[in-house]
Amino acid sequence: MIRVMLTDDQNIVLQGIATLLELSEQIKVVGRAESGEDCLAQLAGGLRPDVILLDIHMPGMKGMDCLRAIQADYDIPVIFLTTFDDAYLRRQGAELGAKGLLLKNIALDDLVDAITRVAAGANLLSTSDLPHTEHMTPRENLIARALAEGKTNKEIARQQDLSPGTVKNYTSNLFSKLGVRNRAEAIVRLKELGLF
Amino acid sequence: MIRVMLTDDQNIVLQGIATLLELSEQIKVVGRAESGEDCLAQLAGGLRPDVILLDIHMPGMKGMDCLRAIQADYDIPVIFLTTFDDAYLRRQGAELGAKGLLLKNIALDDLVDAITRVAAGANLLSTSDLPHTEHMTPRENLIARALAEGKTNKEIARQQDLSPGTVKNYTSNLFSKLGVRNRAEAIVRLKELGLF
DNA sequence: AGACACCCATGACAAAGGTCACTTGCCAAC
DNA sequence: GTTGGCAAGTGACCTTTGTCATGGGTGTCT
Repeated sequence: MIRVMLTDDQNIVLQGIATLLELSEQIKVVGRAESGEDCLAQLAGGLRPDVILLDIHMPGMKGMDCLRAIQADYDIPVIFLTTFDDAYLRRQGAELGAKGLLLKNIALDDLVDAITRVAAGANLLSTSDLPHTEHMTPRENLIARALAEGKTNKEIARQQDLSPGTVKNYTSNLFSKLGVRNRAEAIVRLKELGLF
Repeated sequence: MIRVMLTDDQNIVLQGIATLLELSEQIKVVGRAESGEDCLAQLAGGLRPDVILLDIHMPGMKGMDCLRAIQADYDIPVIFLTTFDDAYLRRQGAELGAKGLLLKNIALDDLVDAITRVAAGANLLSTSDLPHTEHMTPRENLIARALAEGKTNKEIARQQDLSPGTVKNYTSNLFSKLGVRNRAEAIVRLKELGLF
């Protein structure tokens, strides 16, 4: 019996997936969190699932942030759940140590299968066969977050105590890393990825 | 027994909610669609549920578009499912004739309750008590859609055979209706609303 | 020490975005 | 049949955005 923890901000989705998973004989849902923060709190409270299923796109703490925090303190394999597949997410997830990335429109059987394999120690998200996508530096990450909130360069500069020109350089770099032409496309892309 | 049709692009969510709903004694899920187009196709094929649950935010045809199409050809009450509550969505939905707007983190009991009441003829989304939010003209709608895809004014102008100056006027109007200052914020807002 | 990656900054320039005032044409309501 | 609203357009004007070249500073790894 594999003990699974679920994290998803949408209650109905959370309960739905939990109900589905419990229909299978091999899985027991031992934890249900409604946010990244909630997930960490339950782990801090002593909960020790065999596998954690983590939604990438949540208000507040994002899946990637939560994964980082989990990796820092525990040795529990994490599988991401997301709406859109994407090379960028796969690489980002793989580099942070996620063991799998599954689409929300996966069939139940495949989901159970993936959980079983990861619980047994498999890594479904190896970096080796992934196409190269440049990843963001910490600073770029901050800039990207502000960008994804619709902030102007001037505002970002004030907020992060940089000169406006410097911010322009960062956003410009971001655009090429994301493969987009301008701020508008960057926002669309970042939202699409569910990163912010 | 209330016959419900579900439409959601995420299979696992679709199956999850369906499983949950069927746990209640009063509801039977008679249709499951993975897109707005699929939903319309099943209706065209003769399916006649008592109530339709419709996700707002889907790739391809959006919930609002699908509602319009349903309203045009059938007399079946529609309830929206969405991630974020929002005055703008409520009004838009109400004006198009939706009978309810529910959050995806609603508790199961409340969901069943809402479905039951709407099936009995109730309208949970009356325009009367809503705050006024300006709604978009058809043309603004087209512009907003292109905007939300990250297109530049010039591209929109070409695409819709307008002059670039005119597009600027439309986007500018849109910004004030949406209560935002610029294109970046507009995109964030539109994504937030799940409109595009 | 040298190479490298990251971080920060500047200035110049071109392109895109945004606001405003004003005009035209259409249609519908009074 | 005039009034008024709305879609569409124009041009002027200013701000913001994006690119590029270029410069320094730090820390790390070999």
